[in-house]
Amino acid sequence: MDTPLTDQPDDVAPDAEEELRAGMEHLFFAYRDFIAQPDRILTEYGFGRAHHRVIFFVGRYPGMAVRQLLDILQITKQSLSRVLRQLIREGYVEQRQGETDRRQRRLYLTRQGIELERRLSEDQRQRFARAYGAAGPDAVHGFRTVLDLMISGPPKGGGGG
Amino acid sequence: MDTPLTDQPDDVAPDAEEELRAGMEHLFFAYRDFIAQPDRILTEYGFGRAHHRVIFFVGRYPGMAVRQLLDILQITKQSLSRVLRQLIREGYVEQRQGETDRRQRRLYLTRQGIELERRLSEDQRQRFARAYGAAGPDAVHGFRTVLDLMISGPPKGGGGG
DNA sequence: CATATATGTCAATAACACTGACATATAATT
DNA sequence: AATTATATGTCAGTGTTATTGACATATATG
Repeated sequence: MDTPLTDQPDDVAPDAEEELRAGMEHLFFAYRDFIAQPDRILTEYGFGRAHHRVIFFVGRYPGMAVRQLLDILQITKQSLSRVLRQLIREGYVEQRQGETDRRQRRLYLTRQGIELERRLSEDQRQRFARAYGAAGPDAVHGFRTVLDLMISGPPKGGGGG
Repeated sequence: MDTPLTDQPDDVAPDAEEELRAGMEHLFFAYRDFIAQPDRILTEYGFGRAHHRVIFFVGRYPGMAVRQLLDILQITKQSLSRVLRQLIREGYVEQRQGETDRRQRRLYLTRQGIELERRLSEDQRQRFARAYGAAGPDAVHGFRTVLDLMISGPPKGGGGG
């Protein structure tokens, strides 16, 4: 803990520690602010954050199977089930039987679901667009590089390094 | 999917949209993986994510008042209260009356709290350190630039504009 | 035919958030 | 000194999202 009173490389460590902590803190803030506005919209519909996640990923990967969604969200099927049932019942998501594997229920957004997805992600897209635009391409590239390096590999590969 | 065979600025839009969506998706993944390991540790203590947030911020800003913590976490005092009470009762956090303003209860980690903080953030620090190291200083700078631009200004300043 | 996978459902439980109401101590203002 | 505002705490009730465990059905694969 005592920093030597020299110019040796050792005295870099505390700053590095501070830089890591600052990064962790700001990731928290960014995520907190990233989900604040969608959260507000969701309450209008009686939906929660989990509904948004489903809407987002089904919108991004139409025809996704339930199994894939479970792997991405990393929640139990019981948790997903209630959310998905609600979204289907209220007409935001629809299921079609898989063609090659008929056990699968492939998921798609309805027109209503697409509208909701747009509404929910509007602030988030703007937030990203604003930040990307202000930061410039090099910063964006760095952002994506670091972000991708922080994501754990697939569980098969070792579950998070 | 089809990129027009022109050099007009129009053909930037779909890619930009995809870039935004990919960024949103990867922010989700990064955050999901960022909190996975601490979440596991917390269950050993009967604690949840909220306890971790308190431990993190009190550790980073010793002597923080409850009010500041509420502003940072953006939860109600009733929610914070239960978590804080638990952490104090079990000896991870202690309160001292503010010197200038004696209404305040300033918060500090106990030795036990510091240990827990280290344990909880170990994987997160490593994750950041690994990503930062692999990405290099320029990428890190870009990461921090974009991240900071995505954080909403303080509520007094307009609450997210 | 046995086994595995994909999905769904029922029941009970917990963490974490919420709103509303009320109380106390202290500070700041008039 | 009295009023008002701030900082904090607490009680009660509620809701969303998650959990585990158990069980059921349809389909695929060996």
